[in-house]
Amino acid sequence: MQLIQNISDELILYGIKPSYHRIKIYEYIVNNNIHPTVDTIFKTLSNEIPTLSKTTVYNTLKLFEEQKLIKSVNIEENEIRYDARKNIHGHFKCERCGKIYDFDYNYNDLKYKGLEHFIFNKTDIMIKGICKLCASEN
Amino acid sequence: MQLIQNISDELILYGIKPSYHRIKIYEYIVNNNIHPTVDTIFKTLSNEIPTLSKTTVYNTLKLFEEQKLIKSVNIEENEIRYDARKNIHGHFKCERCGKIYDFDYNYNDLKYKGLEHFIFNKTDIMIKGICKLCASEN
DNA sequence: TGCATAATTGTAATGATTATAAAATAAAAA
DNA sequence: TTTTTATTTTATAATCATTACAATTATGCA
Ligand SMILES: [Mn+2]
Ligand SMILES: [Mn+2]
Ligand SMILES: [Zn+2]
Ligand SMILES: [Zn+2]
Repeated sequence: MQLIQNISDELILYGIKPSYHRIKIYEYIVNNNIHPTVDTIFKTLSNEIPTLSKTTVYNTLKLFEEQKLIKSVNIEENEIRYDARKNIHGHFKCERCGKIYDFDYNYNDLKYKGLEHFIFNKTDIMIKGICKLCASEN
Repeated sequence: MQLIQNISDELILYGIKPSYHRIKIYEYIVNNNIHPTVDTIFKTLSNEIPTLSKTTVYNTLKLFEEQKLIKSVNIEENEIRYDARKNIHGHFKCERCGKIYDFDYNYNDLKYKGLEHFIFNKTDIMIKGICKLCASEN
């Protein structure tokens, strides 16, 4: 569990005014490293904040991403997921159990051909398949 | 321009019965390497086939992907694009002009940590940024 | 306190995709 | 060729995540 103070400071560091809702939403994403959807965030926090609006969740996540506090993970066609981890990593989605795994890779060795003088803003490696657990269950 | 015969044969090779619509749709994707959306495919082919239904385009693309004839490219949050190129390659989306570029990379050197015994079905490298052309325009 | 600004809310609109059932076409059987 | 059956295509409605918008509430400051 992270202290409210740290969460608030981090928002400020990224140029975001730390309102109560924003703190709660960012805190949730940081403490629950499950790449949640808007709906998951909304439903979970609604218990604690009954007046919370889904529009606020959308607006807040959009603001967070613009300010580069979080990243959206576009591994599913039909919904956007969110990630607060700042280190470079890829995502694996198990097509059987639905879980999304983080993984590291040797990005320094990765060489792109034909993208000289292109400006990179966001790089994603997305893999779909069957996770170790599901694969062992046969 | 590819011959109808080749297109038809390739569909059969992938276990797809080559109906007129299916041939036209696959032919379009192969001959127009622009990662088209469903809407682009539908609108373009509608000129030639006025009775074409958008549902048919959806159904056909779904069938093609299930049979591994084509791949869906999920680089945009709000729409799916389609690609008939079979070689391994990544995608770059220019955030200014919207164009999607193919690029090659040294996939043999890519090492994933923590995915031992995971089964891979589909791997995608997606990059967003500004393309060379747009970057030079300042 | 009163005013300006920012944040939040609720509802409606959008738009891509999917579901469904009917119609058209093709293939198989008689 | 006719009849029957299976496949493909179509049109329309439903779904659902996201966005637009305008009203309301909260915050900061003179
Ligand atoms: Mn992650
Ligand atoms: Mn491509
Ligand atoms: Zn699994
Ligand atoms: Zn560009």
